[in-house]
Amino acid sequence: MTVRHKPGCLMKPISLHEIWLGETKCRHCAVRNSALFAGLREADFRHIHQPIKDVALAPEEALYRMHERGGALFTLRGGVMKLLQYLPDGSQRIVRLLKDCDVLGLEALVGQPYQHDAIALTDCEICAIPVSVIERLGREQPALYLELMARWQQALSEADAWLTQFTTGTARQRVARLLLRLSCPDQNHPLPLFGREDMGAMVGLTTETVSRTIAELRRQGVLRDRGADLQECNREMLRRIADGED
Amino acid sequence: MTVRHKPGCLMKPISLHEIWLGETKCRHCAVRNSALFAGLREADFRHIHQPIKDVALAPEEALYRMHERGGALFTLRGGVMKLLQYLPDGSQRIVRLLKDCDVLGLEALVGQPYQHDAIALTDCEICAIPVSVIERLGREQPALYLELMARWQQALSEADAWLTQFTTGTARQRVARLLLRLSCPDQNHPLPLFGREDMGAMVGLTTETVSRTIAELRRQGVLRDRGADLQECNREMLRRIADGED
DNA sequence: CGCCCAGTTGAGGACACTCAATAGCGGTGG
DNA sequence: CCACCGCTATTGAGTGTCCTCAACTGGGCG
Repeated sequence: MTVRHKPGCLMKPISLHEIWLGETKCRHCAVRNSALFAGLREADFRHIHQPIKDVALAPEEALYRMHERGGALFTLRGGVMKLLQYLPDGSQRIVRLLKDCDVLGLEALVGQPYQHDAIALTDCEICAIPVSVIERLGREQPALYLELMARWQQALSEADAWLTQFTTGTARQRVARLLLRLSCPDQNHPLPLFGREDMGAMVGLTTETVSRTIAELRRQGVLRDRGADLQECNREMLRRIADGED
Repeated sequence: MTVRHKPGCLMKPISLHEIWLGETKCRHCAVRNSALFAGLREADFRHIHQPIKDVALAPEEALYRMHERGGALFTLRGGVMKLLQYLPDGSQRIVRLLKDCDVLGLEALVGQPYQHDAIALTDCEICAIPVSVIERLGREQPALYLELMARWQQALSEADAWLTQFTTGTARQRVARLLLRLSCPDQNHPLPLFGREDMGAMVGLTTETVSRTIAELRRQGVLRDRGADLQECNREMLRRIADGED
């Protein structure tokens, strides 16, 4: 059983279900193969003698806050989280989204305080991995560093993609690009939309403009309402709009 | 003596002055202490048996191009470079600037092709370090990984800062923030401005808007012309403008 | 039932973009 | 030495997009 806690209080939660990686859950974790420890041999898990904490978050709850100094990094086992930064005037900007198997809080590994507010958009399940565990494992399994560097590179690619895709072009183009990125790439799956406010913070538009834009896409048949915030979208049309051909 | 070459032909330059790190230059490199190999002990340099190439670029020349697969990463010993990405419509966006002691092309370390066009803004001096060198060094000196991760984190912080600072607010605010970032933080140093086009590509504005904005800042005494593209700037006023108090 | 919050829609205006003309500067060649 | 060219920066006028402010709608929940 995991613990649900209030925003901003993760680093000292009242009581967390502590799990010893070497003995129980993580060894059989569903995402183990695609997550951080993929590639580690069974024997390597023996070397972990630190508690790996299991955390659950409800929407709007914070995993950590900017400038906090935490001794852990995190893997997201399920759900979607947003990373926030703030402008001098107080307005906020979403600089990245994280989903299954993504890693948060890597900056802890190099001794830096967290650079964002990390906040759940949906229900989330998270593993908190103390930095000391990584350091110990890394000493005997340098392959782990390769994996970590790959994670960093992935985050960097994401950041660059956001910069080029969500900060240029018309409102119509940006929203189309966002919908493409949110929608499942493999099929025309129903698509859960986040709040208009969050969408605006992702693409640098006001909630009104996002709302208007989505309404127009619906009117033109690019999006079709499926109830419960689900949308069916025409990815082909979205792609054309995203590229400015329309 | 270093070699100057045409844009886009770095990966197979005609003839490069090859330098063996273990024996000559890098061991006494001026930036060694603040660059990638800071922290390595003298003995560690013995383990390098691969050529480290020395490259010089003139403005507008490319170090590498997007999607190229290169076996090297780079440290910038002097000068300023830009990292470019492109939009579907062909317009380009500068996603980062690099200066003394910064590292480029880290993605080569995890086997990925380069993610940007890397182009010199000024005359640049660069060391090209084969990935194999890093791998060998890292095997015996895990501390190198810490340094590499710190570099990655720095790049990521930069990327996030660009996203929040240069893609929001009025043209006046963005240009002010850019000038603040370009100007030497310690003093009211003369400031070399890049071309308006490049500035526009950094902050997501057209050259005309950048030009108008800078002209207005001059009229208001925030910038003063010093000839030869040098500007004296009032950092205090810029800071107020950047924060929207104006 | 009525409150509250999120989303939608409308009207008006500000800001930055587009297109176009002009100015300034350095280089080249007659 | 001057005329000419090419390039960049500057400035202007007009337009379009998006923001602001405001009213209205509808669902969830006490």
